[in-house]
Amino acid sequence: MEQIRSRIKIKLLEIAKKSQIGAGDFSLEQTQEESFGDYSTNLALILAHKIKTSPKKVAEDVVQELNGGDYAVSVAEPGFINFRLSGRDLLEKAGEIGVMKDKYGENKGGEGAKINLEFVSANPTGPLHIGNARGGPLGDVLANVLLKCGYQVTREYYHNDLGEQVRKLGESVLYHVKTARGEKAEFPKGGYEGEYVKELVGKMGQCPNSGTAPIPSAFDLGSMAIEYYLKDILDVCLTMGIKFDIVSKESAFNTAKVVSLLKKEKVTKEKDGALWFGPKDNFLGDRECVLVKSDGNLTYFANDIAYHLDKKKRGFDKAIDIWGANHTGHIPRVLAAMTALGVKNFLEVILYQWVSLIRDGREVGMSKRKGNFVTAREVLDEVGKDAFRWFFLDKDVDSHIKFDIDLAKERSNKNPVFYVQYAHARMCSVMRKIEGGRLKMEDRCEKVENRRLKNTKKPSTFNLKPSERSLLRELIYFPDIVEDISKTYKVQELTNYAMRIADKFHKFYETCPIIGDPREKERLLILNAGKVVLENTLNLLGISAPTSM
RNA sequence: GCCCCCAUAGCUUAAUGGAUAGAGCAUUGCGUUGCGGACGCAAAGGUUAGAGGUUCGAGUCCUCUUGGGGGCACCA
Repeated sequence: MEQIRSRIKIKLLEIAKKSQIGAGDFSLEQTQEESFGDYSTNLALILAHKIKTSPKKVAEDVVQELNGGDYAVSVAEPGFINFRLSGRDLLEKAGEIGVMKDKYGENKGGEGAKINLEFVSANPTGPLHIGNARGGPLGDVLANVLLKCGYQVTREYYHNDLGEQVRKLGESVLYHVKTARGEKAEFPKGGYEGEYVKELVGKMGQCPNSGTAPIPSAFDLGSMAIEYYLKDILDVCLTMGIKFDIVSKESAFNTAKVVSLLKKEKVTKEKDGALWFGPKDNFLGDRECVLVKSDGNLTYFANDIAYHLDKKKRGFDKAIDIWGANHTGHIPRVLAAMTALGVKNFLEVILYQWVSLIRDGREVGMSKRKGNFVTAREVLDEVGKDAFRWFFLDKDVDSHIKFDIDLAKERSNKNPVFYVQYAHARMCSVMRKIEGGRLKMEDRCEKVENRRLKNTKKPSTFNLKPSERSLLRELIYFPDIVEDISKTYKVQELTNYAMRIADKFHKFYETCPIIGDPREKERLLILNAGKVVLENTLNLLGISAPTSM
């Protein structure tokens, strides 16, 4: 199905080009107020500015040129041009939506480009906490949207199985193992203090806490511990509805080779026995950073360069990483290093702001090392997958989330997600009554679409009630929303959209009897289209669409 | 000190530079001889932190101020 918005846009572009105005210079967007119409453009305002004429007059001229389209065009102060679809068109669209089902909203904009989408990638030094979990639903939904837009998407998880933190964790575990055996031990400096480390000793089957078997080294214990947590984190992700296509290990990349490449590019220097990345004439300025430590070990930074180069080598056209705000400073470094090696415009980073948690009216700290954090699993168990995902998807990545866990628990049945799901359950309930009784839904839609809409000459039966019209109008925006998110990555548009659909549906339901009404067929068409769109939206969000509640 | 992000209704928050700043929760009052009342209708609640600037037009862009979060490791 051709997108209505694209069709209008093409016409507008023809007009714009005459005055050397490009597609990016004017907008064509959904109207905020239904009374204005369904789509709106500021083209006349832009044109007027350029040719120094009154916007209103320009708008009127543009409208003349637009004549003949299958929508009503009007001009509004100070010079907006509004497009309004007829009830007949809207109903026709509803029919198409009913036929397209889960294909509705797809577009080919991605042209099969391969995208590597990496998210969550938490340090495996403890359970996934609520802050790190934010990237999960975010990445998962973005992947869904990109797939719907014709991209090939790989969901990737990066496992940090190397480095100082793993060593510290190993030493902390060793301390607890020794203590459990009654041996004297000293808690390592800067070790992981959380109670969960002690519990881990019991959970790790292979980790002996009694008997005579030799105690593994701190290194081996560290390796066992992070394997345990990797499994644990991936398992929590599954509970969130997230499945990764691939897990990449930090230890698997040839960082030494990348370091020598950087040396060859003369963007490194030795200082204090370490090797630093410090390109001259670079915006990084004095913010140089270590690639190889003085003890010969590679830094996370160096490994990360190798890792991202590997993504390029694997044939991806673009890599999108979703990181927490604590990685802010890491971005320019990695980008600079990749640029130095000739890889540009490849990596994009989506940074999300931190989640803080309120419990018993107080903010809970979020240090993994201190162990005073709230786990994702804990919250998931309390509020459920659907509400959990909704909660993280509902907000702009740039906004800090303050999550009062007691409040969420207490009012979980009043969460907006239930409002949306209830709308779906209601739709299904009417469907059941129809299908249980007489014709199948599909038959009815086909009939209405084929006979009544396409061959009717009298449009009088298409005078829609306001509640019918506003629901239908909302439904035609779905492809636009999906396309927009593939460009802006603002997934919260989807939750907002789901709310609007539910809202418009409930109003429709309230004012328009369906079964047995003289206009039953049209109403069923609307109902069915609404159900298809709501299901598609919830599918993208990874939130279940219950048929009853 | 330097860099990044944020500040919108009592609370949580939405709004590719557009028209009367939208929701949910909480508060108040109404509505089922109808297919799900987990609903609908209505009321109340805002000088978009403050001050300047840019322009046809600013919550959105620029500058400054105030207040919060994050970063500035031979951690990841």
